[in-house]
Amino acid sequence: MQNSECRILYTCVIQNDMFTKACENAIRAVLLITIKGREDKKLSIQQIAKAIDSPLPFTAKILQTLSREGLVASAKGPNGGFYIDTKAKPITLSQVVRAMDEESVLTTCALGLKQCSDKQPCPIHHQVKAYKNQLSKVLHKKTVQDLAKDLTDGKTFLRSHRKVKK
Amino acid sequence: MQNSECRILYTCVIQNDMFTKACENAIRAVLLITIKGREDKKLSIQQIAKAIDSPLPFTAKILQTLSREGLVASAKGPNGGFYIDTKAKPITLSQVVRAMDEESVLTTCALGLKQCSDKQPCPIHHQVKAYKNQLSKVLHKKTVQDLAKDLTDGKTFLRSHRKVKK
DNA sequence: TTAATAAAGGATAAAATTATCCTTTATTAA
DNA sequence: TTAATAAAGGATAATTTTATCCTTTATTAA
Repeated sequence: MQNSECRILYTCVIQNDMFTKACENAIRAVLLITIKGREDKKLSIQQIAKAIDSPLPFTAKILQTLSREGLVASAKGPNGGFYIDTKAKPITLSQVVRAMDEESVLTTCALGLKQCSDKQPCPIHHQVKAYKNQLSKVLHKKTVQDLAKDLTDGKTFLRSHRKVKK
Repeated sequence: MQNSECRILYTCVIQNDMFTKACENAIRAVLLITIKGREDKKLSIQQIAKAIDSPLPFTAKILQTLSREGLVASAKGPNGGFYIDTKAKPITLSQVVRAMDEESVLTTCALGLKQCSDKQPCPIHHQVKAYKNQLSKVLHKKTVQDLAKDLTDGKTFLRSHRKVKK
């Protein structure tokens, strides 16, 4: 078979991550604002998009939502931008996820059944329960503020590092 | 505000499940074929789509993939259909998931970083790790055949029950 | 050996998600 | 009080995922 062509496989599905892109970017944005933004040092959409390596207009939409939901504070006009009220309660990851995608990772059946419960379980309901609980704990207990320290200390990262140009 | 309109919120994102729809349906299809299909009792696409409550042509595509990947056997022509070779090795959930969506739930960063590892972790890398490990165990250890018994016994279900008409 | 059956495969359509653009509104500072 | 700045909001475009349709190929049974 000398002439084997490189065919495009269009049948299968490639992506299914834990959160939506919107949600991923939201978590990263909130984290950035937590460690870098203050009322006297607000962050613009541009700064945020760049720092978390997220498309600018998409980032704008996400920030709009986060601001509307009251998770981050915003100010219009010159010197405006986003920040987090230091007097406000710590923000749980769950709050961010709920603001963006209704936490459906936790709330819907893994096999897509409309009804799926302990009483009428899908075939993997019980197996999935343990890890949903685990994720649930992480989302409900961990706050953005909890995660901020490692980030400040350079132990965790909000964007992938670029290879250094020679 | 008497005339408050019901606006459509188009900003936010609604869905993000553990697996893609294709993958959900694939798992359910394989389970059905396991408990109901034999070489002398093959199941047609129609029967499968109905039993797992999945759109017929979409189901056809999924079965095509599963068949191409060798997870289920198929036969064309009259009395054709899908079945599972009883002499074949048990099928892990992982195999099904990989056939459909590359198991990206396990393999990609929860916050969408291109590079994310123990050495260069995203802010929730460590928190998510336990969860991923747990899911990984379920997917790699549990086989379709393991799950079949409860299904046969009527303890678990492949589709939501309809409300009974009066 | 032919008609009927059923999966395989290719192309396309619909829906959902992600991303972009542009106008409006609010705020600041000159 | 006006120009400049920056977020808010609305509409739309691009991409991905889901779903559908139709033709081809293989198999069976008459």
